[in-house]
Amino acid sequence: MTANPILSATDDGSPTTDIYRQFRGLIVSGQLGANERLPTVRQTAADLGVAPGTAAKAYRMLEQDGLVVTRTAAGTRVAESAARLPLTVTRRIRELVAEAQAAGADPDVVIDVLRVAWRAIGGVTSGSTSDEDGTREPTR
Amino acid sequence: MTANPILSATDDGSPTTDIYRQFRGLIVSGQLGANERLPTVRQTAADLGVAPGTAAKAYRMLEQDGLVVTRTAAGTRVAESAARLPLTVTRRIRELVAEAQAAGADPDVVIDVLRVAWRAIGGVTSGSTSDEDGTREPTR
DNA sequence: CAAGTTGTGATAGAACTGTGGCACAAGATC
DNA sequence: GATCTTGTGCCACAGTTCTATCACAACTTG
Repeated sequence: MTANPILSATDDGSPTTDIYRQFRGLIVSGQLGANERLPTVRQTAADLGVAPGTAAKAYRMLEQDGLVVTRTAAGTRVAESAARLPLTVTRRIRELVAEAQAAGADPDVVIDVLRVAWRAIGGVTSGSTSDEDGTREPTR
Repeated sequence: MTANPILSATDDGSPTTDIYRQFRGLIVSGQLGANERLPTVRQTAADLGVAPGTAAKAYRMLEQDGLVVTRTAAGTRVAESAARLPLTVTRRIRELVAEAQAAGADPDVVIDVLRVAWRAIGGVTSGSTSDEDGTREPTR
């Protein structure tokens, strides 16, 4: 058991946010396909060494974003209508990661620069760990 | 005064980390050039609506990373030897941001995917808000 | 040299969030 | 239909972090 801890322990922000973000990344990038099932709340909690309630909270956030569908005893699965990042963007991300890793950069630093660049271009910055999702809605 | 709040209020993580990261992004990306001076601790604190002590803490973290040099009454300036992200990486970041914004994506989501991609390729993930810096050290 | 500027340090109080463990509800499975 | 699985809700407790304010030390500037 616990052979495939989909998530890895990171210490960005709070446990709840951490779990939420990791799954969001997996889903939005398509690495966790539609209808694919995520570990149970307890499993995830155990994997990351957090309290079950904390993992549960993260799952709720995911559902609120429409990224997953949770039916009570069937577990939580990736929603079919889960928003995904356009492939063009995903590819650019991969390119960036490759280049950054080759340069021996730290992910956090890259992210900081990304944030700065984002604001420099768009204007609107951030602050959306809560409600919005911002990825493209597939004209349902 | 307070005409140019270099930083903008975000709510990622804690205030201290927030300030730290924003400046790190500005410096590492070169948007804040060497020897350029950052706002006073009190100014930054006021801009973001936090306690002075909190801003000071962030400044210390920056200095610990060798990103800034702080002399007691002369203020805090960007260190000449401040590590910078290779231009190739910076450019890729800009391209990514442009594409992502065009797609109407949310920065946080993009970042989540970036993190996932990073782990998928490199293996080592994160957890370095504290000590390491990871950017390229100019063979001091 | 005198005055202003700026980062540091300490302190007490408050607010937030996660922890643990438990029972419960709802649906799946055989 | 009985049992197992799985997400939810609740609670008091603990830990960390931020606030708010003060005085201090050190260096710059006129």
